[in-house]
Amino acid sequence: MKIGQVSAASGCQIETIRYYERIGLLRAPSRTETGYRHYTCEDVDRLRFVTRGRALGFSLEEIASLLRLAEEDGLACDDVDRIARAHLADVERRVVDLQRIQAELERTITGCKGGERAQCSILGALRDAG
Amino acid sequence: MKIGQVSAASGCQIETIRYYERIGLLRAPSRTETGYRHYTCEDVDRLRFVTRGRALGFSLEEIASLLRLAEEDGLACDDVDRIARAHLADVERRVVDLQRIQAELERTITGCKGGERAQCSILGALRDAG
DNA sequence: CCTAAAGTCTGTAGTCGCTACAGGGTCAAG
DNA sequence: CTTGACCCTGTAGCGACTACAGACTTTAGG
Repeated sequence: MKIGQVSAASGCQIETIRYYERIGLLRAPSRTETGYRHYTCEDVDRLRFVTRGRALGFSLEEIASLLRLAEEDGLACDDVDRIARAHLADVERRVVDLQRIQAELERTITGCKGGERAQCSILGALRDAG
Repeated sequence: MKIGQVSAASGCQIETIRYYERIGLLRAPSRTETGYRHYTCEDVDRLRFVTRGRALGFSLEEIASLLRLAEEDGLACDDVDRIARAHLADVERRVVDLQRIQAELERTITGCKGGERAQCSILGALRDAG
């Protein structure tokens, strides 16, 4: 499989695949005589593992850990669990933060009745510490 | 006021203040004879406007627009409202995305009973497209 | 008055996760 | 045999900082 086909099969852009290889997240595939990358099904699986992890918001570093754990034999999944829980806690924090921002924006926008700048509550909210 | 005091007063790091100046978000302050930056209260207000905007998740570009609008005279605040609403829509999208991720992580973690890797539902969820 | 520490300066490079080139080589179809 | 699609490497850019190095200035204490 050439990189373009892998890209189509995974939904991951060609440059991104090469980037993952460059940073050592994906191992370098074999090459054709003329230097084209040649991928196996396992390579594609690994890439899909990565893209799926990204969709769940894991960092590439976390994914690298998970990949290593996934490819070791017969080890306890406590480490996997720990990574996932830490990540979940992080996601929860971000949700709360964003919701706070959301509420504050809604409140501020509602206060804005249009018209002159002097009455604009959005600019007011930004000017006054809150 | 020197930059360190501005930093303390605003909670914004010194390097960040200089960065904002470098990218043209904050105008360059006057200098002492020996080249130290010298800030006025208005400069500090502007910086607080920026940090407050950042806390609400506005991009620096959005904040630059808001700053311009805030400092023009007697203009309608429709533009301000438009920027804030667009930003709110963006925040809402991100909340939904993160909540989806959160739910999926919770589901996946709950499925993990510890023990051997072969039964680990987290790795399974990452391996299988979902 | 001298010294040491703390503060400030510029400029550059690093972070993360890509993305977008430039400038070349290779392959498949007509 | 040419055209166009594909692939290669290497580098630079994004946003929003952060972290130095290496030099200078100010301030406080002895």
